[in-house]
Amino acid sequence: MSNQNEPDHKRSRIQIRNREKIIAAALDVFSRDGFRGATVDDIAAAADMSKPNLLYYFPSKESVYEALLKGLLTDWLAPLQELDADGDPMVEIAAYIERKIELARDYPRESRLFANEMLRGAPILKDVLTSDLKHLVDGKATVLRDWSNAGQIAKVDPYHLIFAIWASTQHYADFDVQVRAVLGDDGEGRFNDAARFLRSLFLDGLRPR
Amino acid sequence: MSNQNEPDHKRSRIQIRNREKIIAAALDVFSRDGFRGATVDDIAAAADMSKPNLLYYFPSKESVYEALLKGLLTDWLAPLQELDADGDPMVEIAAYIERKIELARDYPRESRLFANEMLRGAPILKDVLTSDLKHLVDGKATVLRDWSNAGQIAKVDPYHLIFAIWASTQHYADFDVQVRAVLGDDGEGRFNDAARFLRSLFLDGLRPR
DNA sequence: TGTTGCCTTGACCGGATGGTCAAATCGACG
DNA sequence: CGTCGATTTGACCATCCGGTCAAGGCAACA
Repeated sequence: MSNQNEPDHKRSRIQIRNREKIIAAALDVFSRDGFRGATVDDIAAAADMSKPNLLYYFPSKESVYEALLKGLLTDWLAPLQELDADGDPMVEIAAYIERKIELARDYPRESRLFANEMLRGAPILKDVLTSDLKHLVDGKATVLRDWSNAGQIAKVDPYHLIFAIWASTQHYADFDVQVRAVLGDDGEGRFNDAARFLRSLFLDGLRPR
Repeated sequence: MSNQNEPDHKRSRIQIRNREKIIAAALDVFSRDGFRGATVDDIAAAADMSKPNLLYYFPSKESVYEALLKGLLTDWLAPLQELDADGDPMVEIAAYIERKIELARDYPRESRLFANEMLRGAPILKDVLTSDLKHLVDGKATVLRDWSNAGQIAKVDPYHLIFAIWASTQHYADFDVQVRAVLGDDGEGRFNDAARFLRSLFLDGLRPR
């Protein structure tokens, strides 16, 4: 996943490289241990540098965390962004679910990072949630409602439909231990089974009637 | 929610009362701040006693956390436990979803507590997940599969059906900030809307065809 | 080779935090 | 009341951790 946040004008090659190294290491550590559980020393070690050196590039632990979250946000919301009002409703919804499952499979650390932030009450992202996220969801909810009204999908609450897709896909990243405990370690098989199940659940559940 | 874990034989009235007070306070603090973020002082203050006094009743912070989690486990799994193989499939599934939504509404702290534990990789509950939880889910998955084979519900993977119900209901407790950010503060209205949506999604999605 | 400015780090600081301990207080019972 | 075990706590300790600082390394350029 890409991660360019701040404008990198005015930054030397070394600064760009080291900030990237730090952010990459931070994703590993924060997603594993949570904000409170992660230590600056851990992140520095994972980035293969000393703690004071890390703090030369970022003023604080929280600033690393914030840069990480905000840098990932666009990528994280891209799948919903791509939901196309002009496409075929069932195809669009199926594709959205597919993209979200792939995200849970390929970027579980990002998913857990956001889950952690939400559980904490989103102290860093709260503002973004009520502005950017809300606007995005409002827009796509309108698209879904239009499809409903046009009889192309069942008449359902579009907001809760979006929540259900989020929850049921991210579950495979956020609750990975639990899923593995129940299913046993199965390579990546569970993602295919989940995709098949969710596709049939949502497509049949949303079939206009 | 009830919470009796250890046998309370051999415990004085005061011991029972104070252990309960501590566990109740711990639920508040751990569910809000996570295991790492919670401090013994916070829990003691919430239980209205001194830190050494708390540590007179429990040997460590982790032991409080463990007693709390294990004490809630039975209650937490009760809704699935109640899924009745002899009932009408659609009615049973609808009732299960209803119970889970009520749990998310009425016991969000418990939901977030478990979510936190899962995100951490379930260091305390791992064993319980692979034994008790797995056996419970295996049993109920068999019930669901039988219903599938009897043509009473659609042919779907019963494990992923259970995961989807878990995820889509618990979402309203665990991601409460996000839900509120998108929907606005709406009293408890979102729970009714969610229940209605999920009922129609799952019942239509599982209708045998 | 000397100078300059960016980069790196060992050593350290202060506050937070989990846990201990000895002493004080309480309360049930003789 | 007096005794004794249960309960409670102020003071304390060791460690962890975020963050600072002064000094040292290093690369580019004159």
